[in-house]
Amino acid sequence: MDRSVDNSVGGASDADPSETLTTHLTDRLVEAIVSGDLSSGEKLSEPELANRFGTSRGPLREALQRLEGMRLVERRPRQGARVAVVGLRELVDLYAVREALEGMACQLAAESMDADEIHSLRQLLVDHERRPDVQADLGYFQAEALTDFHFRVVHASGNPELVAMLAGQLYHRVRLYRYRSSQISRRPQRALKEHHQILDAIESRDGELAEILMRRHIRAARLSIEQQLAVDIRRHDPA
Amino acid sequence: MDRSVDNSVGGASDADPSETLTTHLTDRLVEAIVSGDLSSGEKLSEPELANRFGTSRGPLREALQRLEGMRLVERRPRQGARVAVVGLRELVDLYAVREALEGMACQLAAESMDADEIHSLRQLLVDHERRPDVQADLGYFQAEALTDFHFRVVHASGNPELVAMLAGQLYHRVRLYRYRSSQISRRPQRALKEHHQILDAIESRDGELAEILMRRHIRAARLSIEQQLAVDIRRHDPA
DNA sequence: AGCGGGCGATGTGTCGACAATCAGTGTTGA
DNA sequence: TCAACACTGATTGTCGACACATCGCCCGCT
Repeated sequence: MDRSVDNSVGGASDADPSETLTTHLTDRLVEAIVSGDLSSGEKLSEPELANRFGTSRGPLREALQRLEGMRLVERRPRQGARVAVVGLRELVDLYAVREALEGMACQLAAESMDADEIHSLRQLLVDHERRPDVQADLGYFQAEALTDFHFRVVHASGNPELVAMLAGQLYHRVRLYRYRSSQISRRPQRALKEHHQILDAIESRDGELAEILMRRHIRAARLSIEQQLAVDIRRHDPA
Repeated sequence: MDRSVDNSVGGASDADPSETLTTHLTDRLVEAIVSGDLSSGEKLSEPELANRFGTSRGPLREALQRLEGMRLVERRPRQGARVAVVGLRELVDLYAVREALEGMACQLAAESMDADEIHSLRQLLVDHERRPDVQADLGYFQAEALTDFHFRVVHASGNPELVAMLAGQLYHRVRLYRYRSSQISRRPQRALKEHHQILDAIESRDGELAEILMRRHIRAARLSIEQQLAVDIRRHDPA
């Protein structure tokens, strides 16, 4: 359990001028958290983590502050830091915000996305179609692939503030959800088809339609989550 | 210039268990930044600030990390931290996001705001009407009063993720805008009237109308900003 | 046997110090 | 006179150490 792997951050070539220990630690911790290596609600011991990553507590605490800003960890004054818990309830709220924000992003993208980027995105979707898990309609390949599409649309909105909100906060928090019991938003073929439709709308510069389609796309996922939430409540909260 | 006022954070009674130096420093810095005491783009020297607030650099650096998370300061690896610059261009983007988010908040608030809160909010608006600057239709009393209304509506949405996004990030950044030249969104009487209309819609549980009114309210401000931006560009960028 | 109080150990909050880097300045050469 | 260079001073990034609070455990009391 005490596998203090020597991760002296250096790796290959030391002294990367564009990176500091704090940023490195932040990335590492984010990965460890969303990958489940540090499970939800787990207490984070500063000495242990510092040892694990081969640094002192200084940079680690700074990274923790940043993680708290991303709302991936919660800190209580003299009680330490814990990995944030994102359950179905939080996920519903998150998706509601996503719907509003990505709907807007989609409209903007329809106005300002250039042809090359549209083509590139289309290619991305075609690649996704070929993936075996999609072919089998198996569900959750989302984390990487689905987010990719959304991320690039958001980027194409040309609104840096919007990008910062989504990519700097919301997406991280969404990824924190540990899919327990039955999975959310399965049927990737359906989702992929919707992605194509959204891109079609963007390609024909129909911002209004693009927004409507994106909102419907996300709302479908949210409703699926809400349904799952209702089931869970009925199970754990037998009135 | 080197007025190192002794601000040993304590003030009156020391040792507040719910607060740590870092949180205290964060609040102080936020206030100093939005009040213009630390002007936009200014370089922030860690030793100087630490001295000014009577702490060491440790907590200060943690506070800076948090400020960076709020996007109130920008840090470059070995170059130090600077107060972020929010100009008209950024403000336009910010208001676009605001429109989407607060529109959504308004719709939710119409569904879930309880009668007491509605009454309390109405009273707030009545109080605002009596203020001398509003009576004279002078403009910018926004920072405190206008934000108050919006903040409470957002809170009433009952979506903590949404509240965190707006109150934890966007509002701070909006407040960072230093109103230069002519002011934005003047005519507080007009704004106040719109606030009343929005609250009316919420009171009659008409979420759809409430959202439309809120969006229009914010969009009006954004268009005013865009107009100002066009003027500025024409002035500084004589094609 | 159950519960409250005291005690030890771990952990958090904070500080001062050191090395590496960067900005600014003065100097030297063409 | 201008440009490139080296030097110096200050600043940033990082580390180890100390005081105090908190958590867990053991003991005594009811």
